[in-house]
Amino acid sequence: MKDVNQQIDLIRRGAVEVIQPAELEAKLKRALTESRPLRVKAGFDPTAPDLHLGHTVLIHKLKHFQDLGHQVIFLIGDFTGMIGDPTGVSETRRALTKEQVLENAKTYQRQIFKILDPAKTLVEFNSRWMGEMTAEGLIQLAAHYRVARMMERDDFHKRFQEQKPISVHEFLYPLVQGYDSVMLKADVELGGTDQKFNLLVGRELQRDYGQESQVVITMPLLEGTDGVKKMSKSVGNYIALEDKPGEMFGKLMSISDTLMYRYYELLTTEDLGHAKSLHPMEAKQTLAELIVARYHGTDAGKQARAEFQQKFQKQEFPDQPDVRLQLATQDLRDGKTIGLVDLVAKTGLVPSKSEARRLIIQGGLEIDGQKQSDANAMLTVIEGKQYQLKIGRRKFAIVGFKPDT
RNA sequence: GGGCAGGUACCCAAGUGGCCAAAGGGGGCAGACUGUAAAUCUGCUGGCUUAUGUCUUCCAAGGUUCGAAUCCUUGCCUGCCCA
Repeated sequence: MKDVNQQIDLIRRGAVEVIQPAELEAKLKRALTESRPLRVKAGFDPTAPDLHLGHTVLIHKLKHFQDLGHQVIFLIGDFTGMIGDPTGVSETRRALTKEQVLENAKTYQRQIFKILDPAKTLVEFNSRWMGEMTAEGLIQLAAHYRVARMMERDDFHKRFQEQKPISVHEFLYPLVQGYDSVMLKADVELGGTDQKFNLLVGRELQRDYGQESQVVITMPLLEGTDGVKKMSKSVGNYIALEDKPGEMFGKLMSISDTLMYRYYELLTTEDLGHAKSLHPMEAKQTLAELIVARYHGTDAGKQARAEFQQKFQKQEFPDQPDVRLQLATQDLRDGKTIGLVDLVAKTGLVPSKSEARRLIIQGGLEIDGQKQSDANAMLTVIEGKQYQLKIGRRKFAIVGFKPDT
């Protein structure tokens, strides 16, 4: 194990806040002298097994602790996830079955172990202790915290002020999360800055239960592809770890330059100064390739980049279209023509015929490189010929025709 | 338990009997511009058909009316105040 100051340097890298630094130092010192690794916890919701880059900020921090020789605990909040997410404004979440939770847990592991070392990671479920807790136990737990303190939490406070609903069970969330720390005897808990309140509840509960309080480390929230809101699935501004290479690359290329440097900072170990010295276009492609390569392999990264250049920089038709469509006689009028609107709609790349019509009128359709903006036009389809359709900015389809026999 | 204010399209939010498929903003999509971006500008943004047509929408179910998102009744949901 490295000496304490070196450890602290790595731990603090990228972190927003450490509460309390002195406690962290003391814990690290003790860990060293007693050769007892710290227990480092981070919790995740089991209902969103689609990990995205936003989550990896935290997972990378776990990785740092792991590399320093500490015990990393990946906690799956299957019990808390069952009750519902407090930040979800109106959605009631349906309870997951045990099978679903286990299934999601597997998906989690497949994804996080691209970063963490499976052999050194302890995966826990909070239903292990919460599932057995009686109503009486829950009452006792609830007795450890006051409503006024609860209302200090930013989003509760805000919603209260704005006369928006707050359900009672939402109060249980921070409590259970804090209790997890008690049960796990956590020395450190990691979370996003939005988790700060919940993390602090853990400190207080541990103290109440006669334990030493955990150190809380908050990490910045990664902005999503829109560059403003935090990355999340519900907003739709996310890049999932299991996005296809091409898709992942494309999403990364469409972020703003400002955001690009942010991603460099939080998602890579690259030297920031160097990244900034590159042409932004070059820097962005490098970033995209780097990230695709991490989750899909080096080759996939290279290929995604090459394909991107072909598709967008050189404006060539990609080797792999999004859709291949084979028309049959019944799709055609008189067995030889088809309206452009119908044609576009049939690719399924557009949600409705009206949408297809709009798109065409607005100049969003190209057939074999020719812009087609007459929505009422018909295409005479020749058997055996492959038509290349460019639909909108980034959708491609190849259409062929084979008459019925 | 009583009183009050609300529930509108993906989100926020106007509209309080016909001119409402429903203002405005956000988001999304398309075009121009570019570095495929971002920012900016323009257009579009319920479905079907492509016509100046039709169908389904304004929490739900009934009702009044020639006609309702708009009025009435009941129910469900949310917030506030009082108990």
